[in-house]
Order: sequence, then structure tokens, then C-alpha cells
Amino acid sequence: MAATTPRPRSARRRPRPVGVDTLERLKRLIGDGRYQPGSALPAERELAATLGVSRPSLREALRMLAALGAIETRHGSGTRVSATSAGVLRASFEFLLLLDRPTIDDLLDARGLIEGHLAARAAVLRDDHDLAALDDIVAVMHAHAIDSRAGKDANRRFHQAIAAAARSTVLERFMACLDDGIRACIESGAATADPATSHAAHDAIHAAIVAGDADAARAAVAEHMRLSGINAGSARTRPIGRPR
Amino acid sequence: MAATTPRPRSARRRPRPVGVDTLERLKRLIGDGRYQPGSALPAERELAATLGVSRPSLREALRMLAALGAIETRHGSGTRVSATSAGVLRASFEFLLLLDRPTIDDLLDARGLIEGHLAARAAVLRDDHDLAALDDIVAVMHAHAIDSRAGKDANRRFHQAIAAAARSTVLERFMACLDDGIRACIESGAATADPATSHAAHDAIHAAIVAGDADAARAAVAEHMRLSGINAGSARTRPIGRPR
DNA sequence: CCCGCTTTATAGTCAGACATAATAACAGAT
DNA sequence: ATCTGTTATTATGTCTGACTATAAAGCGGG
Repeated sequence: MAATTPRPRSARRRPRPVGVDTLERLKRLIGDGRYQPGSALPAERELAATLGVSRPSLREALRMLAALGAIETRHGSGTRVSATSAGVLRASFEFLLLLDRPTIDDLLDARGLIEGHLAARAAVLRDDHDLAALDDIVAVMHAHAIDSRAGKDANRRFHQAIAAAARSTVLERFMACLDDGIRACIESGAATADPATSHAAHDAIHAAIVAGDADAARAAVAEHMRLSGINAGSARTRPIGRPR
Repeated sequence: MAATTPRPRSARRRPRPVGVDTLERLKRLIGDGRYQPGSALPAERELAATLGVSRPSLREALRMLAALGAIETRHGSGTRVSATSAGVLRASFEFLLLLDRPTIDDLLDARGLIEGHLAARAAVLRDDHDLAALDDIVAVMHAHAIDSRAGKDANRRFHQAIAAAARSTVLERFMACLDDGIRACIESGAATADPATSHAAHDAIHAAIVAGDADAARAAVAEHMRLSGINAGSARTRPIGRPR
């Protein structure tokens, strides 16, 4: 019985809960490609047996992965690894907004910075495929009102296409988060989008990317953010969300 | 009992799992200030009874909140709401790196952009308190080698202090995520920090912020990133992490 | 050939019990 | 009176096992 408690106090580490430990193991399995993006995970009972944990513990791990945006679960059907990493930061960011309540201006400022950089990179790095995609989207935007269903959708895709052409997944994800937050503000009535200047601004950005002019692209985005699209009114420097 | 299944097929929405539903309810309670940051949550059994759900379901919700960085749980002690939102994006971002495997250059590029902006804002917005904090940290940095324990700690606090002075929680969080990722690269040996130029670069940034010169601050950060602190070697344009 | 039923595999949910860790209260020795 | 070791309490950690609800495939009848 001499070695019943062999671990010295200094190196003492708290044993991880099984659920958390299982999360790490699954993370690793997904990261190593054992479970490919878009593919189905084994059934809960089976996976629990494979990993040697109980189903409730496995479910805790799966729920954490779902909260992180890594998997999607459908009752009766099964669980699959998310096909893309596009949703990974979103839930966390939404929560961050809830806790920190930044002002709308802060969100717009951050977005302007990042999207300007993305546009500048896109102007340099874009290939024919990117340009073709942008052309298509701009055409759709011209064909629909900016505040229509199709117009909003094209608007979103326009910004996504720029981010994709810039070849920086990290900033692309950040941008998507900010976009979510700003969109939520607009839809909750805290700010309103002004359709008037949108077409012109988008065209300017588009033209700069086509021309391969990084500085012009950055400037066009800054202009777009500055005069607008967004009228935050009196709430401009107020924390977003409902008051506590 | 006529309204047992009143929902029409068109408005049919999938009922949320109890665990997910409970997550939303807790989010709301935290967001509304019912449970203050840093304060303890009721015990699991009690909270489960209050919310009218079983303990496993509540635990799923709590685990999701923990994965999002919103709460911290300690065996035998209890669960408390995180005192700050500093950890909220981290776990998600770590997972994003695992899935997307950006290059180190991508991380450095993003960090340079954001920190440059933060430094520029800090140069304009800083108050006496910020300047005093920066002075202290710079003094500590000069007193210790950059690769010592205390030096690394001061280095991290220096960047955090700049972010704090810039008054943009959103970008501050983004920066912290990037910092985590870059730090992980350095510690895993994929890149090495070069102590030689660090002091000079930090002093330049510090001086620009003290002088209130936004452009100089941005330029100093760019210089810091460029020549730099980081030697990524052959892995420079390789995806981070171990190969799949 | 198509529609609706049945079957089967899956996630959703709960109840209850026991194990383990952290903390506070208490009794004893110094 | 103070320090220390023990004990009691309360908290989370974990599992077993059963049952329900859903989705999708298979299958039969029209």
C-alpha cells in the first residue's frame, strides 16, 4: 500500500472529467482526420463503447463539440462532423457580444479594418475563378434591390467572396462573426442599412479588386464603411442588445 | 386536451433538445444579469429542479457553457460564471486552427493588422492610467530577459495593455486568440522567437503611444512583426500542427 | 409507378444510485 | 489560545438501465 497516493503535491493535477477528456480525444480524432468533415460519426452507444465511456459522458462531449460548431446532431438520424469550419466561432462570438456589449461602432470599426485588409489582399491574390465569382455576384446585386431577399443574400455572398479570394481563413472567420453581430443589430432595429450608397460602394470595391489595386480596394472599403450602409442613430455609441 | 398537437405543419419547427433549450435559457439568465459574472451558480440538483429538467440534461447545458468559456466548474466546489469574457473565444479558436490549419504567416499577418490598429487607437485614446500601466510593464520587461519566465509574462501583459487602452473588446479578444495560436506554434517548435529585436521594437511602440502618434504606433507594430520576433523557418508557409 | 404503412436504427430523456473531491466545522494536542 | 488533524457536509463526477420520439429505409398495396 506504499504507492497508494504516489503523486507528489507539486505535480498534482486535477483529473479531467470523463466528458471533457472525451472531448479532447474526439477533437484529436477529428483533427487527425479519423473522422472526416461531412462524414457521419458512429452511433452514440457504439461510440461510447469504443471510447470506453458511458453514454451520458459521451453526450456531454458531443454537446460541447456541437456548441463549438464542430458537429451537427439530428434526432433519429445521427451525428456528422461539420462539412466546413464556417460555423466554429459563431456561437462563442454571439456569447461574447452578450457579455461585453460592445457598441455598434466598435463592431463596424473592427469590420472595416478586417474587410479592408481582406479586400487589399484579394486585389493581389485573386485568380480567374475568384473574379468570375465576384462578377456573377455583382450582376445579381444589380438585378435586385439591396433590401430584397435576393439582394441581401447577394450582399452577404459578395463579402464572403472577397474574403475567400484573400486566402486568409482566420480573418474570413472573424469577419463572418462581425457580420453576424452587425446583422443582428440591424434586424433588431438598433441600426438600419441605407440602400442608397451600397451599389456604388460595392462597384468601387469590385473594380479595385479587378484592377489589382490593393490600396484602392482598402480605401473603397473604408469609404463603404464610412458613409455607409449603416445608420446607427442615437444608439451609435450605446452598448448593443437590450439594457440590463 | 384539444390542443395537444396544435402546431400546424407549415410553422413546424423541430423541438429543441432539452439540453440545448436549457443552454439558451441559461444564456439569457446570464445575459440579463440574473447570474452575475464571478458569482456562483446554484448546485446542479437545485438548478435542475428550478429549471424543471433532469440533471443529465442540465449537465449538457452546463458543459456547453463551459465549452464556450462562460462558466467554470470545480469538482466538489461548484460552478461559477466566468469573471471576465477573456476566455470566451479561445476554445473555439483552438478548434478552428485544428480544422483549418492556416500557415503561421497567416496568423502573424492577422495579428499584425489587428495589433497595429489597436496600437494606433491606443495612441489616441489612452489615459493616464493606461500610460502608467504601460510604463510599469516596460520597466519589468527591461529588467528581465525576454525568454525568461517573467519576461514572457511581461511581454504578454504589454500586448494586453495596449489592447485595453484601445477600448475595443472585440479586437482585443481576437488578438488574444491569435496570440494563443502563435504562442502554441512557438512552443511546439514550429517557430522560434528572436529576443534580439524585441526590446527595441517594444520601446518604439511604447514611445509612439506615449506621444499620441497613431501612425507611428501602427508603423512600429508593423516593423515589430516584420523583422521580428519570429523566425518560422521552412515551416513559414506550411500549415501549422502535425501533418494529417 | 407511386403512395402510405411498418420496421429499424438513431438520438432524446429521465430516475436513481454510488464515487470522489473540496470545504467547513470540530475536537484534540501543544 | 492557537494550531492541526479528523470528520461531516455538500458539491460535482459517473454509471446503469430503461423508456420515448424521431427519421429514414424497406415493403407492401393501390
